[in-house]
Amino acid sequence: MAKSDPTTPRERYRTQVRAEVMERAWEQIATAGASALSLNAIAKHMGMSGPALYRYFANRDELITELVREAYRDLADTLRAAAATGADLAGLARTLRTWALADPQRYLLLYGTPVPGYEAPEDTRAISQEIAVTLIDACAATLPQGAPASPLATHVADHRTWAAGHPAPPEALALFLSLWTRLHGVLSLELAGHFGGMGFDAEVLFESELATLLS
Amino acid sequence: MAKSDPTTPRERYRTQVRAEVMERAWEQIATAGASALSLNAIAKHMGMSGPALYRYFANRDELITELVREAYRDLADTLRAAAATGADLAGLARTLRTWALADPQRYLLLYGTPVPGYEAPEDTRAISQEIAVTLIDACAATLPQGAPASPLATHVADHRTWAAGHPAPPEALALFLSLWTRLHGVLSLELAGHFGGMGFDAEVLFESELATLLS
DNA sequence: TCTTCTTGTGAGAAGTTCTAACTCCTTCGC
DNA sequence: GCGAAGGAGTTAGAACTTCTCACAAGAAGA
Repeated sequence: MAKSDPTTPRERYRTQVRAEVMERAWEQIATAGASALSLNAIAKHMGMSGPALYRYFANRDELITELVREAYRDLADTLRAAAATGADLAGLARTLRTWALADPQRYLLLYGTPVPGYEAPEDTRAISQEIAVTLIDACAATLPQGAPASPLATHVADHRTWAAGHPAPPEALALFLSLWTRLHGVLSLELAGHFGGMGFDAEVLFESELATLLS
Repeated sequence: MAKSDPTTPRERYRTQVRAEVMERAWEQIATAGASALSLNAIAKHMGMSGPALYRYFANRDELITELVREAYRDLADTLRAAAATGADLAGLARTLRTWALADPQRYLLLYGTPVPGYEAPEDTRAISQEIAVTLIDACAATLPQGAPASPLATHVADHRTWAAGHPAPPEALALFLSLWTRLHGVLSLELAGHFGGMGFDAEVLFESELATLLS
């Protein structure tokens, strides 16, 4: 399996350095949050001096964008792998929770406080859409038969530009929206530490929200 | 109503400068996020030079803590005022949404991504608890009669150290936890812009979540 | 072999937080 | 009223940050 890739040694070196920079960046983010991420500190930690990193990332924002892309990619792959091995909607939800708890700051980098003016690049939005599709598929499969024609479903039926290419019925889309927001509600508060000191188990709340959603 | 307060002119001046600093800080936060808040820029904007602000706030963190306290205080007062004028649980929920939409970054400063090591000071946690009590009261009042003994309620019945002093039944506490996480789920994703471009109305989702919670 | 392209370097500008020393003015006690 | 004390503002400066630029050194291709 060697020598089959057409990359030059230089290109391999370049991608390897980029990977190491991103690894160090994840460590910094995990311990001090994304706002404390410092290109300079990463460079010194890697044994090279300051501006050298700008050969690999145009600026701090590009590094962060790359980290966001990597996180989205990883989450999308994790969910898809779970779905491929037969996980139902509840299984996907628990997979999401496990993924989030594994690195809270990584989850919050994707779904936490954004910078006001920030516009996500097109490809990361595509991956985000990929995640949505995986969940919508599971929603369509788990849909309870007695659909009570909720107001949300009728509204979504008329406003489904975001799922224009997906064959799922509006009830599945409505279920997806409820699922997404409820799971994110639990995870966001849990990861931010707002349940700390309250004494109850966030997992019970998570399972409760999940159960009421599937009944 | 003048001259009745025992404050010296100096104290009045001091509190007035602090208030103006915090006002400028809110402007910065609203337009560029909390991470872009700069004491230096605020000072220059106020016509005084850099380190002068350190007479009023020990450091950047203390200013942010003060902003957090003010935001919590404002939210608690807003909710209590709504409750006092007869708002039920749905009314309080909509009050919360209005408050959040009025200044997204303010809401996200309280409930968004935290700095990993940050510990909220005791008094802000007390105000946060005050908000919870207002909502729990409304939950207890709106409780549907047919309590189906949810697993969450039974768990909370055994783990209610956070509401030890409150007479609400565990079903009300369970309802509060569901309410809190669901409303936060919608608001957080909406304010972070994750619904942008999807084409549906977040308010419909908000009302849907609220309706399923009260049925 | 020679040229070109890439990588890393140090210098340095502009920004940040925050400390220290020094004025200046208000306030308080006598 | 007068002098001491304390608060508020100043500039200087250290230690950071991001990021640009000009230059040196190496690897890759002609």
